[in-house]
Amino acid sequence: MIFDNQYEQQRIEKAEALRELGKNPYTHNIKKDSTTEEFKRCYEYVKDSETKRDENKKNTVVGRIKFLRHMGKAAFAKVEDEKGILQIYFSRESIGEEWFKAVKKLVEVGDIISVTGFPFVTKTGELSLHVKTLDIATKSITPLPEKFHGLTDIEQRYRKRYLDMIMNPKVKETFKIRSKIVSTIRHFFEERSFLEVETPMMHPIAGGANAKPFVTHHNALGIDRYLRIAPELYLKRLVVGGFEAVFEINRNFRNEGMDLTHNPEFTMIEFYWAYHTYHDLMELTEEMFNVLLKQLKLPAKIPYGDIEIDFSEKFKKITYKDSLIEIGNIPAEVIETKEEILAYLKSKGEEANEKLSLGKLYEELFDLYVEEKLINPTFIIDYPIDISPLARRKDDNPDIAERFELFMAGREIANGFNELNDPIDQYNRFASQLDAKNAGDDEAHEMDEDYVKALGYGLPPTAGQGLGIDRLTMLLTNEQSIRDVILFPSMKPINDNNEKEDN
RNA sequence: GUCUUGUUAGCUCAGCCGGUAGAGCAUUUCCCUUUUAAGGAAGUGGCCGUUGGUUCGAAUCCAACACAGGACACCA
Repeated sequence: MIFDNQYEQQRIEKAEALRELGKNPYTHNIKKDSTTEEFKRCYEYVKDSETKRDENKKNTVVGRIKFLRHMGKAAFAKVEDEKGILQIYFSRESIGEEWFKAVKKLVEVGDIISVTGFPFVTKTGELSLHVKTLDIATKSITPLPEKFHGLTDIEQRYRKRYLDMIMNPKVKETFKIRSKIVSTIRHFFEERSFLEVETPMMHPIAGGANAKPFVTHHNALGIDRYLRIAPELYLKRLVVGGFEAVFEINRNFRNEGMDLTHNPEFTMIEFYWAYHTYHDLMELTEEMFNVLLKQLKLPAKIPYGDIEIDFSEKFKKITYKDSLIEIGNIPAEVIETKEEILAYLKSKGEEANEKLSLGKLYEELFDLYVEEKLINPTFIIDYPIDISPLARRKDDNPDIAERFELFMAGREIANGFNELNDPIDQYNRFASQLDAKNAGDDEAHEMDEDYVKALGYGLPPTAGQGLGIDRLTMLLTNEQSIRDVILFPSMKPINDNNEKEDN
């Protein structure tokens, strides 16, 4: 039996006793005409009235009992619904002696009840509902965690998010904000004539990013498919087809480690804008942040952990190379040659792989000395081409990609660039990735001939960008763990009986 | 994947110089008609994560495993 705990058994018996009294513990005939919030707002005036009550009013509020205090022939309870929590008062007189006795035995914390009555203010000044009728809406079989400490076990909070929501109302706020962020972004792009599209989740070739994919299997076709690691190559096919501004907000899947900022499935928005440049993307991104802060009613300086992110000024822009010097404090002469960089890294006690290209060494330096210092919104622009396989080269410098990343709170939050639309160049870059793969680099990008063929028909000059919704939500809700902004984060399954390995 | 810390009642935790398990809340019974973690009285409730080892004896010491938190690695 799944509910074999003694407390659950007691509660099942109480549900049965309610049935015997003609009260269905799982009824559906429940209607409410007021939320706890509306009730408190509408009857605020009762506090200032002579009698501290208004018996002419009548409302029905439905919610879960979070606190219950019986005092002989009367009781107080707190009933919580989606909007808040309201104190109710009922007594032997108000709901009848027989039913009061039954309620005392059979209704408890965790149950969902419907109460109808009038507003009044208690001796201690709390606006409450004076119950005239009380009905059980749903009998809760499993007891709630303790009322004072609540549920603090992080593992339980993630595994039983519903319980986390019941016990920690702030959690619901975080996910409401997340929802608001998504809808704000969606409207932001729709208003600017971007078309929202949905592209495949199951890819024959996992492309658009360097990451290990999940593999799944199509039985009818007898072939493996990859859960997508990025929608990029499909969205650009659509631009070839004639959609000049498209976006997709959806899940990506990467078969990699999990930590504070990585969940195997995560949400990104990617958008592609024909006849625009990466400078236009940066403008658009900054505008989007302004709209987000406004919609979420956030101040220009938002706290994040023990730091503060300042949105009050125009986002800073600095080239990748300059950031190494100015922010990373690396001597300008060091970054000119591989040898100097390797020597510099060694002098700092860092391990450095001598086979790395200059661009990859820049990346090492950037990750070590620059990234964590980028607290306020900063665009890093003009990336080394060899760490930007899908981005267009600068006309006046083929070693530099027309690309930017946006950083804040020491983290990368968005990545955008002018799209490579020369099909021959793209083919060759895939080919060299393929060589790298054959040489043992399992992160190298796959050859996607169909995508190259699409480019063959002509991708208009296009700029495209990706932005992680989960990490954005972390920043805007001041959460340190990605698991606190994902309703059901990935968890390992529990095997209770700890089966022996077959050896 | 590596290192590290944790796992004891429904929940939050104590016990860890090895001697056979404790508190608060919840729950059960009783008292209490304006309480705010309500109060008073008396009870019930434990495969001490799992499996093995050391020992006369293990929640406690050791090992492996499972799950979780943190750090690192991988990774945008």
